[in-house]
Amino acid sequence: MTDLLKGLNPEQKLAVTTREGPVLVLAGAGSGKTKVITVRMAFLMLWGVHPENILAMTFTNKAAGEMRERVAGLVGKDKAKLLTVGTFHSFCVKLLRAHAAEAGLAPNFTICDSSDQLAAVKGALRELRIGEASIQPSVLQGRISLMKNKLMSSESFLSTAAGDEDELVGRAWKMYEEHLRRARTVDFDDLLLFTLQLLRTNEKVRTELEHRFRYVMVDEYQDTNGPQYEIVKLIAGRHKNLCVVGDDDQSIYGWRGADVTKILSFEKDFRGAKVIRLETNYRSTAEILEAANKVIANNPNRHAKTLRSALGKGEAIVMLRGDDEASEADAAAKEIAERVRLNHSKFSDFAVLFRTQTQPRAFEEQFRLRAIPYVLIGGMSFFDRKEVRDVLAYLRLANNPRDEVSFLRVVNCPPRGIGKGSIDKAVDIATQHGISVVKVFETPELAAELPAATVDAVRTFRNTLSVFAADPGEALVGWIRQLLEAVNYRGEVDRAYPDPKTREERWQGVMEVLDMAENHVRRTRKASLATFLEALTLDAEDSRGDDKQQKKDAVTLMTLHSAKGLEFERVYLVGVEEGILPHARSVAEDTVEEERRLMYVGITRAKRHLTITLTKSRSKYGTRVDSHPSRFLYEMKGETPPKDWKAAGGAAPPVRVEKGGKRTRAKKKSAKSGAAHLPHKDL
DNA sequence: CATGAATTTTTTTTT
DNA sequence: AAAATTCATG
Repeated sequence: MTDLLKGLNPEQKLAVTTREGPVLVLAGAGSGKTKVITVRMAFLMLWGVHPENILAMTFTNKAAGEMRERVAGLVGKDKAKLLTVGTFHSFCVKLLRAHAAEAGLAPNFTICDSSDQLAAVKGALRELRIGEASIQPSVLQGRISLMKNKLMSSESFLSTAAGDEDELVGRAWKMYEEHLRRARTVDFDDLLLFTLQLLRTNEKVRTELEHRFRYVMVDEYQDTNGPQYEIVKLIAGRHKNLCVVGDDDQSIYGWRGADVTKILSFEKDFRGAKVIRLETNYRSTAEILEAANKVIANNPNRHAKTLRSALGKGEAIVMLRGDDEASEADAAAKEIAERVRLNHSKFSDFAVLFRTQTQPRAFEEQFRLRAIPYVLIGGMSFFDRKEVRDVLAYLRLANNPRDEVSFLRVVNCPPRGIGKGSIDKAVDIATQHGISVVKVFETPELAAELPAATVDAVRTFRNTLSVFAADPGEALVGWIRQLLEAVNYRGEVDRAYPDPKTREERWQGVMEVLDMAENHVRRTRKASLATFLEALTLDAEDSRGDDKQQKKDAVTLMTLHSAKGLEFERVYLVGVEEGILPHARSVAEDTVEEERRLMYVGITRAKRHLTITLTKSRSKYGTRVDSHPSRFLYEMKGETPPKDWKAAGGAAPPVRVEKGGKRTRAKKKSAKSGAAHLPHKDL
């Protein structure tokens, strides 16, 4: 038992051994937060707590997996298997599946991802005859989601709506809910809200959870939003054996309703809470931490903390300034290739971290030119590919014939002679009667109003699909093959992409879905179509990126948001310019503090070495725009940006520009002039 | 109805 | 620059 505590510092030990009552662990970046949680779980078990009585909530599936694995390393696989470790969302899905009726949901409810959500929002607007000119669907989607995450209901919003725009939003919101209900689907936010509602109204379920989960832990507590907080309170509020771990300096999900004040007011919400601070950083060198500390010190509202490095001073931070994004990427690629060639590092030691999803493109190109292996994490690009979305829509439709969004998506793909006109008409009729489009085709009187040819084509289509009404269970892969065969999806790919090369690429996407299905069946006990679809929507990210990343030695490319919680030997923090980091929109919306935390997260991912890069100009919407060094670069050096630093020809950047050397150029395009190079302090 | 051309819009971050 | 959407033609 004492072995477990070996290698923990006094604060960590305290966090691990405080068994009863509320505990808040304020854990700075790299201070051994995950270690504390995992050892704590192991310690509880050695104390005689049954693993089934322990619940740990994480923010991502990846974090959940890692946590379980690490606990398994301490107490053995068999015990670790009995723990409940997962994201709020996956926890909620399980609970809602088990109590669908009590929660007011259909037994086969599906979860819609954000593009389905967007489609539903558009449907709602169309139904209300609100032109997309008056409000942008994606904006509306964001507003609805944000309000839900702030625990507002459409009713209460409408009743307090002030102004035409709010009223419009409120009405659209209600219609959106109606759409989801008709399609028997819920969005991500609903998973939390329905769970909350269930726990509030159903005492039996609530007491069951209270009794089962005697010890509750929440990771990344600073990212907890309203509904999540309430759920935790309902489960752990009685026994109060709640340990939350987080860092207010790493709160980067405010735009999603995360509420930093929750971590600041924990002591008030849970009386007598023990507060433990972890400020020794075991991850990064002093050079890196000094930069991080300096930047974050500019945030006024925070629990003051200063990270102390347990490691030495280390290498100086390096800055590179390229002429444009190609040169920026090329400079990084060149360095990486060189280090690996000299055997100083391997590719997987490196990560390139960026703010927005447009940035990785240039890096992908340059990495390809130099044959540097890389994995692009997130980006959702795979699931955004048309053919993948089509296949998924087919699967969803088979799983839930009322899934309107999926129905509309594939009803004429491949073309079946069902035109847009007829579909619009059908949607109209559905609207008038307050029923789903699918239902219109099921009701002969209503279908009679549509062109006979269309009705016929839809009937044929549905007959084809009806063969696949039953969930195939573990025979999933063959079943999907047959389904694709039956609707002649291969034919659609051939038709839509005459160029054999792109055709092959597209088909590859379809095959990848099959691969994923196979993996799913292999890894999941009682796999089925339903579990597969759920896994796809809930852990879209890690179900693929993950094993790829492990499989090969490759550079990691990802957003700052997805980098949280991870660490790399050598980090390239890229595009550190005004307008990108901080993002222009954050500047406009006055949320620069959160951007600063993002910068802080980025810096503190690096263990031994950090390179910050930027450009002199980059193309935006297709035209070139001058770029300016981020204010955070000045802050990092303890300076404030000069007034005119963004004016053309304004102040010199806070980095000394050395005339950089030779450039390799594969072909096309300018040999770029030297990327600026600057050691921060001397080595 | 389907196809391809012309146009418009797009860029925050994610479970 | 690329993608999405609308328009015009067969």
